[in-house]
Amino acid sequence: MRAAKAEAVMPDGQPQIDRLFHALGDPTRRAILDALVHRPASVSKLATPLGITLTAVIQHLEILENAGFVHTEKLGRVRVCRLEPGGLDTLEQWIREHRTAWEKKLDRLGEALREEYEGN
Amino acid sequence: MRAAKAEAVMPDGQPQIDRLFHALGDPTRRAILDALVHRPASVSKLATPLGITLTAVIQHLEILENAGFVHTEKLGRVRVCRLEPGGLDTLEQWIREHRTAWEKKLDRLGEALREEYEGN
DNA sequence: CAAATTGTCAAGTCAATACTTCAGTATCAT
DNA sequence: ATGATACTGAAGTATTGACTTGACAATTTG
Repeated sequence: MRAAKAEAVMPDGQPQIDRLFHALGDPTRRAILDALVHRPASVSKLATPLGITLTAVIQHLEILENAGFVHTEKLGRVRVCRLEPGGLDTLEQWIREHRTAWEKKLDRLGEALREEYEGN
Repeated sequence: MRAAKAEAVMPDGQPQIDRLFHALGDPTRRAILDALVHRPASVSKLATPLGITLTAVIQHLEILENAGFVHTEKLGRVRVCRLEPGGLDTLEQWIREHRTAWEKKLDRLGEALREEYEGN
């Protein structure tokens, strides 16, 4: 995810969308989410079945939190992690929007197949 | 996206899902998709507004193709790139599935709030 | 055919990621 | 108070990822 050279349209990327996709792009993080679907859990409870260190889990949790998928809160010496309600909403909306445009245009593909990039 | 150490449940990750999220996690690739929504395009047509080299675009296209979002085909010296119909289907399905479980469990949060990790 | 267009390949750079280890800090239990 | 638990923070390592450059190859086009 490096910054693109400045020129023309250069997408700076909606950083929130970036965070969503990036967070879900890692299998370990998806496993954490799956675990949290069943019940809230502490950092070490999450770490054990994953076979990685606490530190690594915390790092993943930070990413998941920034993406709005989980919320964590420290109770005593334990950090309790839960799913964030509505965490998937933004993502779902992104997909809905894009899917609409996507399908809409593809419908015209039959007619436009050749001419569309003839003049360009 | 490094391989996790072998132990316990270690999620190897459904590689297809990995590819989907990874592909969409980059703003440049999303910009390419947005461009292709309007019309099919050649590699250089895609490259110009992005301000990156042809080579870079080709690399992105490979990723988008592997994720099933675009299809490219070489006609003469030009590579024509189009959106792949149904490219978002798998992703949508993933979200639907997870959203269901997600919401289902969260409904019980009120009652379970404290007891759920008491015995654990 | 020669020149221009369009893309491809192999390598290399540099930053971001996914981990780790190790040395603390805060809480809880006895 | 002592020791065990549960996490935190800083720093380091190795792999991936997003680009580039530069040397080709394959089509057009004049």
